[in-house]
Amino acid sequence: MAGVSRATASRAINGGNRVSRPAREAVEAAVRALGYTPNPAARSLVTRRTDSVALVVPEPDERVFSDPFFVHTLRSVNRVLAPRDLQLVLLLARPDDEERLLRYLRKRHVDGAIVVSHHRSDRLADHLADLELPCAFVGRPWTGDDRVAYVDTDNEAGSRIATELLVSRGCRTIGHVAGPADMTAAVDRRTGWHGAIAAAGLRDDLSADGDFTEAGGEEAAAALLERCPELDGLVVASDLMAVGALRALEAAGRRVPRDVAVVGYDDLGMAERTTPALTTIRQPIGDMAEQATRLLLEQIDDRRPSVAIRVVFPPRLVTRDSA
Amino acid sequence: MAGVSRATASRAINGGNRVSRPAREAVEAAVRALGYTPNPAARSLVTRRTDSVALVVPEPDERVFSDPFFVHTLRSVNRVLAPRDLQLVLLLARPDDEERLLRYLRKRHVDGAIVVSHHRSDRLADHLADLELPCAFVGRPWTGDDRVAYVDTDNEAGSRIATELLVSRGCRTIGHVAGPADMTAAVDRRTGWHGAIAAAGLRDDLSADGDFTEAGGEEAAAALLERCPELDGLVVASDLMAVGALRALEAAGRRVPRDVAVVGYDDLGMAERTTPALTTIRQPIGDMAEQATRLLLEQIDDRRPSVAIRVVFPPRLVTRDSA
DNA sequence: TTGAAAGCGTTACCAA
DNA sequence: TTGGTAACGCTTTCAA
Repeated sequence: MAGVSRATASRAINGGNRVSRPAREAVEAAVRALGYTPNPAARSLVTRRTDSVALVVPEPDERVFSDPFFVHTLRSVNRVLAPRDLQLVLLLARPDDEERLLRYLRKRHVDGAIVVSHHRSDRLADHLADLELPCAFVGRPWTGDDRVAYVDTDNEAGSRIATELLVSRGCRTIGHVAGPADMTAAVDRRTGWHGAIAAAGLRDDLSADGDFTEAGGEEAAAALLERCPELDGLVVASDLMAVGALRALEAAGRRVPRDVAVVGYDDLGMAERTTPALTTIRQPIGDMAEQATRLLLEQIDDRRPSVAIRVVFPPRLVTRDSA
Repeated sequence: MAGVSRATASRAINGGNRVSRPAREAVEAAVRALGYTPNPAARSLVTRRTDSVALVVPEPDERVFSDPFFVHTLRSVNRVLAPRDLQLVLLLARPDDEERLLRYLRKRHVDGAIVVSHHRSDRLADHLADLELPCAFVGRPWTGDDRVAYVDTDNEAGSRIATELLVSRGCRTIGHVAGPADMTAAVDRRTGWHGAIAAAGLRDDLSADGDFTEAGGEEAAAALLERCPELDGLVVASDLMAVGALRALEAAGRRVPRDVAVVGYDDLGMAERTTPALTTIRQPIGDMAEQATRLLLEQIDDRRPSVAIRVVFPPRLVTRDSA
């Protein structure tokens, strides 16, 4: 209809380089008149690009969505993707059947993947490196961390800071509500707490595992309290769990921070809405997710698979009323 | 490698009909040996299917993710999609630039779309019907509701029930915190409140618009309270806003339900965690989203565009402590 | 049940 | 700058 060849039409539509002005205008007019839209399947058959990237979340979705961590991540990823017209494909899967995930990724349905909330057993970093699929992890992976790009915060330092704050407040019996032991963030935070506790010469066996949910935090805190009624400080590995812990403390008749001082982790908005408002360690997850997305886009643009870049953000203490 | 033609290999891989047993086994063996995966772009170029569906959310994402409504919807949609190996593509867009959405959908990047949280101005139902793209709406669309499939609950009835409960509790001055006036659910709920108020012969001008956020609910409730200090009942159009309203009431020194009785809407889990626990109207959004997804899949399977089916779920009163 | 061959709608190379 | 043409990797008809 534009009176030019398919080749010229194609060039005119994609960027318009090496096309004469009249040819380009003719094509543009025809496109408008016809309401023409390129067929993305045909296009990606030859370009070998899909213009979409996956956000991989190996979590039972009950948990994924109850944690604002995920929500913030999704938002930030989308913010970086949208201006480039890249589509986000959400890949949720139970932690146990990462087979489905891999099957999908192996097909090269997407140009790359961002992985969050991965677990020890999924070995996703190894698998993705093997696939040579561009990828970026939010949070250091257990294995394969030398083969893929990832962003993280210094969880150990953050947790140490939280613990030292409690020590400086005069707490002498400081417990820890930890996250699931198969996630690096949880283990690092536990290590940070333990290091600071040991350095202060305090009792170091008061740790209970939660699962990064509110209910889990409540349960773990209650258990600690039962085991050690003289508890006067609590470092909790996530704000969501801290909310549960606050409830457990209230149920046990403890006042916060007078009887027991509490520090959370995350600072995702809910921390300022608790009663009392939560003193917590902020991890910049918006920045982390954005950075991870950028790392991914670089790989995709350069058509090279994952390189072992790591970016570590510092944690920051945010003081409110609970400690 | 299997010693058969591409045609036979293709048949063997897709369902295996009209393929002899030995041929099929040879192909399967080759597939395993080669680690072969069909190229989805090539496949969908000929089948004209993408095996993915979009979840369209025309909302600024600040809001999308803070409302558990969305989260529950996403979860339910995914639950129906996953066993069929259909991929979910998340399409977020500001309410104002639905152009981006439509551009994407026009390309037939997806086999169909589920639309939630749509607004009056986006005219998404009309647009999708024009595109003849299979689709299903969660919540009745403003226009085009006779051209697309949708599921909804009887919001008017639900709100009426809530209001009648307050009347029966002896409230004489019952306000309403409404949702955004450009969403049918909000308008229907306001209508339900108003009808019940009028039937009881009570003052009917005590409505303030919120925006389905916690902050918006707090603000609207505070405004109502200022305008009419003798307020003794409050019908709030969503639980999230009700949480804000409870805070406004507390700030104003009102006790709930003694001074002011409150009924929310949604019953999405947060209702039981407020203090006092929220009496509310349950809308079965899990069922709604699942049903919408099924309506969509039927259209996709039958290769026909949207037909004007509607499914309406009944609301249900859930009595707790706030009224 | 099988295979040859004709597309599917693009982009990319190469010569003109 | 242009157009002819060869891929891209699959499915589906149609005859055998």
